[in-house]
Amino acid sequence: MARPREFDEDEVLRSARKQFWATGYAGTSMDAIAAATGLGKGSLYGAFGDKRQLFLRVFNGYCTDIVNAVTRNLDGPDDEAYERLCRHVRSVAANTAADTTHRGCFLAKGTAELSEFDADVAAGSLRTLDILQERLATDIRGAQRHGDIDGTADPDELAALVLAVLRGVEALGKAGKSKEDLEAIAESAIALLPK
Amino acid sequence: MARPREFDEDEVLRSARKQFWATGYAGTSMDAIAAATGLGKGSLYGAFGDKRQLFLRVFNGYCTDIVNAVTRNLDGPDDEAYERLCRHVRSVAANTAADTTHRGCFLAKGTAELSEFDADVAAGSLRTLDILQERLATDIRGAQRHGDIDGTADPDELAALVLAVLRGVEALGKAGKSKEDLEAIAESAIALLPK
DNA sequence: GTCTTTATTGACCATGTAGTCCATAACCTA
DNA sequence: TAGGTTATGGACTACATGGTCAATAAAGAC
Repeated sequence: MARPREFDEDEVLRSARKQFWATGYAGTSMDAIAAATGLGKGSLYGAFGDKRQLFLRVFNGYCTDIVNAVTRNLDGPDDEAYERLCRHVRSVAANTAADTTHRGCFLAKGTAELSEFDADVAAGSLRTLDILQERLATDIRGAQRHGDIDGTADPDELAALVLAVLRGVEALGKAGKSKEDLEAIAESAIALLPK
Repeated sequence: MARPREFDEDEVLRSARKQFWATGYAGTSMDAIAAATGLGKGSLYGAFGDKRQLFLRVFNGYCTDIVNAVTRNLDGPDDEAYERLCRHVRSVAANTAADTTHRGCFLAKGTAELSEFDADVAAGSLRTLDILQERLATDIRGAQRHGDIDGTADPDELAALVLAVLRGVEALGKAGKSKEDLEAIAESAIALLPK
């Protein structure tokens, strides 16, 4: 049998994520990744292929994590669906505002840098946003069944609008908009939902 | 007297913008800029300093252009303020959808890549968004005076929300959301404005 | 203990990078 | 026409970059 790996793959991917997140794809050297993870370059290339494949692993892992987190936030019974939605919108604004170093969302950063010329990044980011929108739509349908949101509204269109607001909040937070502004946006969005 | 420049500065900045827009800051080499602009590297460095200074010129120029375009879109008499707002929201969605190569917004891309570690980029992008929000607020105040938008609503908060939706539309478009989705978001946002 | 297989390390390579330098060119003034 | 000044082009430098390679190490199978 073969020699076993000395590193934990998830741990390496976490370090690599931190690095790509901070300095982007083009701005991150494999030497920097090697330093951040503590691996030699041979191990790095042996385990993950090349720079692009490693980035895709990291990027897709991040997408999975977001989807899981949002699913956890929005999953539950109909009678609390509206409350979950409000809480989620508020928590995105609060988390964005709490990110005082403005590192932002890695999905947004990776998409901005690469989606135009990398079909895999583009597909991953679209897929992720579609799933997020579907989670929102499912929750909204629950709130409609319970009578907390206007039952005549199209839940998919409402979900798309909420998703747009949430991505907008992230974009504005990245640019440095104040905590008060971001939280006011969240409140306005909630207030305008059709009851 | 000295030898005059053989290039048009605005033209060079336009070419450099195209290049930085496509491949980002870190992903763009000065050789690529030289090739794109047709300038020798000596002229490039002589005229613009170094890579970062050139990027800032390009970035700030783009910000100015956006502000001017939005100001043109939203400026006018009160009795058409609401219509201008709707048209603007629809045109952002339509333009984003029409960008089939998903090059997106250079302000968003530059901010995503650099604002965390470059104070000048951060300041430029925040300033730009604040001005855009103010243009929206001014228009909304006009629509309120004319009775097309609920006069009890806070125009600044409404403007911030609309700005968030617009930045969200750009983010979703970049990720590949369909024309239909983007236009539906624009319509939903308009429909939910308090009358 | 030997063998097969895979992991590790870091030197190494070819190429790309930001930025400099200098010989030369172009222009205006005197 | 000579001189002062700035622009041009591209060779050049020092270093960073993505990626490879070969020697060595570690583990279980037999």
